[in-house]
Amino acid sequence: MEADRTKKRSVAGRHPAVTLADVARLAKVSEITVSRIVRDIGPVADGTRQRVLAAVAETGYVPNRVAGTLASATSNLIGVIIPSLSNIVFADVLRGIDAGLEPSGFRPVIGITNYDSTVEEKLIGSLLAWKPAAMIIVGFDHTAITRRRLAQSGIRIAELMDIDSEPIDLAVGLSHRAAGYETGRHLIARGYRRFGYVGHDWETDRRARLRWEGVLQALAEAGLSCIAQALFAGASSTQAGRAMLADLLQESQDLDVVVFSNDDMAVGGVFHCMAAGIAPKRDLALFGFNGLDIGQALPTPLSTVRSNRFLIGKIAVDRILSQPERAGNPQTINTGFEIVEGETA
Amino acid sequence: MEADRTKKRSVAGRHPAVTLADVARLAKVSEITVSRIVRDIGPVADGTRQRVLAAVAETGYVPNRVAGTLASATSNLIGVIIPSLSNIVFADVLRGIDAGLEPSGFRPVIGITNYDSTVEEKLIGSLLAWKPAAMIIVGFDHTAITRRRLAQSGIRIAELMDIDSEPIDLAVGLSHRAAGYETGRHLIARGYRRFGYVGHDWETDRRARLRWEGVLQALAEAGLSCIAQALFAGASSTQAGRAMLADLLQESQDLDVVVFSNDDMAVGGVFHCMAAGIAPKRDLALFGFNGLDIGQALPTPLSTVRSNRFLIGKIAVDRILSQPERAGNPQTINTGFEIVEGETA
DNA sequence: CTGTTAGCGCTTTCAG
DNA sequence: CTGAAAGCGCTAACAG
Repeated sequence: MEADRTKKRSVAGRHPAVTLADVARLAKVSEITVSRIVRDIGPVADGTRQRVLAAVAETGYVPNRVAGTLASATSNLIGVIIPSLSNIVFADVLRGIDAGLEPSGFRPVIGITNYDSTVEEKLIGSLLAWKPAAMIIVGFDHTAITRRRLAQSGIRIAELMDIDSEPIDLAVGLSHRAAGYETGRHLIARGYRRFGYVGHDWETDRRARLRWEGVLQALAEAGLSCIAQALFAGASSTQAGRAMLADLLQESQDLDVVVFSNDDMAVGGVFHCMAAGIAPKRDLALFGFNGLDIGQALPTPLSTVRSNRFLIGKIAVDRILSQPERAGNPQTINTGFEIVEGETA
Repeated sequence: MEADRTKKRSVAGRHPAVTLADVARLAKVSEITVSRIVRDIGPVADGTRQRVLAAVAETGYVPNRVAGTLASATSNLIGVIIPSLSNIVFADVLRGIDAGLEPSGFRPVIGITNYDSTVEEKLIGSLLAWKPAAMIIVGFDHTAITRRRLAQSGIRIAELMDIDSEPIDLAVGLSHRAAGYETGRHLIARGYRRFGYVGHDWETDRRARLRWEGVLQALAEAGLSCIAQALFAGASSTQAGRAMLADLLQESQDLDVVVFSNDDMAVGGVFHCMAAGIAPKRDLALFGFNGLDIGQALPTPLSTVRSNRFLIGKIAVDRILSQPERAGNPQTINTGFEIVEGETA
């Protein structure tokens, strides 16, 4: 079965990959007919189809999407740029993206910025070079160049997680400011008055800051303010949350509730309480953000706000696939949030 | 500056993308010269370079990797197939892959199987169609078709996580059987005799089963056996671990140690103990697998085995990039594991 | 229902 | 150091 045709090296210097022409020759039809059958378009006589399909099977033909994309100027790649995979939140978004893409045959090409917009800028170039059908990116914190390139690309651009700014084309997410505000209102309604805050790096996590601003606004409207805060100079983590709460409580013992920048930090806070013999809620209320599984599995389920990360990714993809052309003006889809009562506040 | 050349629609029906020809025309050189300068190869006069670079900047030229790949038969895409993103373990591997790829300009195109080898088979086809330079995939549980396609593709194939089987080309990971065996030996050495096991779905997680087999082997060698086990019929999770440990303890109260299929499950076990007033280690020892951050952040850090997931992804990529051709015979790289003492066993 | 023709945008020879 | 010619494998746009 080893063909001894003299063709040139393939990518890996192996069997010179089977092409449409090979299949066409074997099935005694033209290339375009094979192409149509493989792509399942246009009218084709049943007999022809059988013959071609048999030839495809016999040769083990694998369509070359690179050639196809070049010829048709329509790719089935989607560029995806996320800040990090260490944070499960972005993994959830990516899951949603993949789930939305799965039935369509589109594939995500991904890039991770590590919260560095310079890296993001480079990634944009390297992903755009693959002529993706659309680009999905997290947040609004882009360099001017990034923004311009995305806008000029002409393809659909979805900016995820956040809807507190004007998107280039499409924003899908929730208002973090509103989520923070509702958190504040909720806690005030439950009688808490002496607020503390445990946060992480605001430079890289603009959304955490927006949430906290929302909380502060609610506090201000109620004539309250934040008594003490501890900010960790790095990414959020359980360890950081645990350490920061310990620090915070060392400074001020008279808090009745601590708001955390997210669930990772808050779970750390719960761990500190457990280790220090502080009863969550009775001695000190704790409140997170995201609604992660781990928080809900705690002996005392975490009080928090559920952000719908999977949905954000899924909806973005659904919209992009159903509306492959940009609309006249930027659109925003609000995926909302829900307060999760829990048992820590 | 809006050119009114009459070219055809681009992917998204926008400005007919700038091509090499456009840049060449502007710089008054041939296309190939621009190509060389953009790719930074071959000898080029400095003056020419300046002129071309200026033209590139002026036009905002973005190289088209699709055309480049077709012409050169060498892509800078790497196909990556993982079972899930819900499990942080695979997110870690993906991080390692991305970290290894980052400086090279290669980009990962990903697919998620949800532990379904039929899905995996489809993904193989759809990724191979992009003529990736290599393919990275998790484990050895592939359909015959998948295996054959990968083998025949001629490109480098890395099978990650596991080294307990013969790879198609390259395996990078650890021996889960050995990890389990060492776990068993370690626990026996610490004086534990009455073993219980809390696990999750073995069908989808062959590695968990291998680990447990390793533990059982160590037990058998010491004349011991497992007294009771509880298996969750689904993916591992903190919730599942918590519930299963509760079940297990209902059945048999006389265990002195429980081995969990992984850290997610074990953390759930710790949570159950906290809620039920069982002191980890003093009343009941708990042991996990993976060495996740969450386990180490617990009030009682989890005793477990550290698998080096990030490293597995990183090393696979490093090897693939440094050795783009398959070696004569399959190779295996052992990334090892370390027992983490912790405070729960 | 099937085929012919003409590229897609780039890179590989091979010549100058 | 630079360029001309040819073609990667496929598909759009017409025919027939």
